[in-house]
Amino acid sequence: MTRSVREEQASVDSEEQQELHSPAGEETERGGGGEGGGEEEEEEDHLHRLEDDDEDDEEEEEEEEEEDGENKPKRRGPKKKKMTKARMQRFKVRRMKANARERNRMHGLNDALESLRKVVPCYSKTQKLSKIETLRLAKNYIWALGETLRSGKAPDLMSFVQALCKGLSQPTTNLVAGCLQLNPRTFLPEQTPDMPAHLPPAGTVAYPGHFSYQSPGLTAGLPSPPYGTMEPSHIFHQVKGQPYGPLEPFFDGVLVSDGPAFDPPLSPPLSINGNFSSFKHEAVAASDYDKSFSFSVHYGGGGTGGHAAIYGGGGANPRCSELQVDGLMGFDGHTHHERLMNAQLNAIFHDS
DNA sequence: TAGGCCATCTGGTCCT
DNA sequence: AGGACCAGATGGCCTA
Repeated sequence: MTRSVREEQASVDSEEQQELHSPAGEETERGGGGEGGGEEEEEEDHLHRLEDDDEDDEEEEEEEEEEDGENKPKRRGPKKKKMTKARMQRFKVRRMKANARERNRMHGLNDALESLRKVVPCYSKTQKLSKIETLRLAKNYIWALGETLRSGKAPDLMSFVQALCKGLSQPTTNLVAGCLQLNPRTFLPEQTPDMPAHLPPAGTVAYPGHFSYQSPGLTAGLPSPPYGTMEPSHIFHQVKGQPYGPLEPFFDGVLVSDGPAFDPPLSPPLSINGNFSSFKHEAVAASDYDKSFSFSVHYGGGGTGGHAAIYGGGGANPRCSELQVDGLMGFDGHTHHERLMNAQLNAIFHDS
């Protein structure tokens, strides 16, 4: 079950819920469902009608409030006006307007959050990060990028992922790891005897180790849920004509094919260059990638396609529990996109 | 079934 | 007065 589907359902549900809870719910006219301007227009019309009715009833309004009697102490402050029919109508209108504004406000907030999801690592249309996880990941991402800029060195992949995953939930950690084709065992602090702690290679940035997330599932060998995969555009971000970023040297050796055009990226690459990365535009034969790059990223395949299983399988197979940054991997069956992604990752995380 | 996540409603507060 | 913002409450859906 994907979150997007759930959201659609929630949208429908919330419409029904609104009808139930709205003070003027029984009077609210709503279409068959679905969001759109038409529905909002209907609501507007309804509000206007209520306002008109309100004005018609103005004469009935009473300003004086009846005394509660001798039993209750007199209240200070402005007297509470009696809820006449007209006043009730005004109240309903006000509430409906406020509700509509609040809905719009929250929609705007959600839109902004969706935008954030797209510029944060591991964006997936099918496996959306929750709001809180999106914010956490964004914070970590910014922090990691900042650390990289401060140090001016290529980051160690492991440390980078650790930084990204700090404080994230297990599923999100899985997601991030899956996006980078890592086994969380390799970068989570929970070390096993046959799983030595990762040491960043010389010349790379090791983020301060404060990764605190402890996942019981890591040792329990939980099955790999259908966590999302990284969009190709997320890793590879081809921005023609943009000036190179401050870390341009990382891409000095990276050549980009002028093959089929890429779809507009939904999010920037998961790279220390992030939004300011760029590539040179010279073409290179695809076969050259096969010889040159050693980092392999599988994406879009889910749990069964490549060795994308994050939990479970890795423990049984030592090969799967190791980060294969330096291990040569074949590109048989890989798409052009994959090769380019591999190229970028190699450029980022290889010793330069 | 509990817990997580979500959208919405609602009343309070602050600001213009 | 009205709008923006906030936080609590509520109820629905989904998953483990």
